[in-house]
Amino acid sequence: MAKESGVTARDVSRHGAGRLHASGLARLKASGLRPTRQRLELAGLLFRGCDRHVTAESLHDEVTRAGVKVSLATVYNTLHQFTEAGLLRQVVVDAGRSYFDTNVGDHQHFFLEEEGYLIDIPGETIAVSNVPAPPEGLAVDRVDVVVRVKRA
Amino acid sequence: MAKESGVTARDVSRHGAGRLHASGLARLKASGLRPTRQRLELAGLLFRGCDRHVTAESLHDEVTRAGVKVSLATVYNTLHQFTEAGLLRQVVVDAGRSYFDTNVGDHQHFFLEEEGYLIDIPGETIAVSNVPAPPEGLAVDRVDVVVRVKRA
DNA sequence: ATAGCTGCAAATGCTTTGCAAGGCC
DNA sequence: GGCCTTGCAAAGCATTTGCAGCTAT
Repeated sequence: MAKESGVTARDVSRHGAGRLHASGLARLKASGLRPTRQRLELAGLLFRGCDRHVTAESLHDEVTRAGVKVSLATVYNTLHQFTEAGLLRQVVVDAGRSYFDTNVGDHQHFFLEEEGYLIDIPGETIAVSNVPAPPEGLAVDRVDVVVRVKRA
Repeated sequence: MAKESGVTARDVSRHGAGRLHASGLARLKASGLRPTRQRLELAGLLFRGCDRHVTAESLHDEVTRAGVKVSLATVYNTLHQFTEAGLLRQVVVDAGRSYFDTNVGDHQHFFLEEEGYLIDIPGETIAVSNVPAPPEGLAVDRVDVVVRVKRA
């Protein structure tokens, strides 16, 4: 029950504490992405200090509610650019809806299907053993674990 | 390299051997689904004896090539009905594309992203350990493992 | 015969491109 | 100032409903 607060704590320490608004700018520059107004705004929302799981739509709602005008398409483009730059990780849990995770480290997820809600599981926690060798000519790229949970 | 043929063998034994065209009818009746021409045709293609991974589009292509006229929407509907009836399992590996698996037993998957190709991993093979307790009020429903592989 | 379910056309909603405007060097 | 880039409108694609028709009883 106190387990998931451990996840959060881990990530706060990984990002450093507090408001890292500058971090958005730094991240963009380091990635060779131009620090446009929209990107800075989105980065500011995403990398505020703790891990976040967003969909294009949820992030668009958020940035709109913050009073900034950004089109949904731009949010999509930006999310993909951030992902390509290694700032985000795309999480596939639901066909027909893309989730993006600000925690790009090795970890897995709980997924509450009914509400479309993700919770991190630290990478060191879960262990997947006895993964068979992939068929000839193929190499393992990544192992994704999704623990689907329901309201009890 | 011979590993995946093991998977197939497992399923042949689970389904019984040879052409089980009748199996489609039996499955439909057991599920309370009316044995319509389209359903029988699709069931015939799906439950021929070995495990299959299909998308709505691939199955539609297949049934069309077989000379049967079925609309893509019907294929979607049928796949979902079969899934609800427990005859199929939906596999989420790719945002924006749904895969369906005729193997409804406990198992996991290799996924070759570049080609959209799935390979079964028997359930007894892989072990996931140390899954933390889900947050309060939630219960684990299923643990999905996707081993993403690439051409070496 | 008929009651209900099925199957498809049209619609829906998420996501991706084409082009005009904008920003950095 | 120039060139590449961005940001959004409009289009694209997989998927889902509403109604006419058919099927098993």
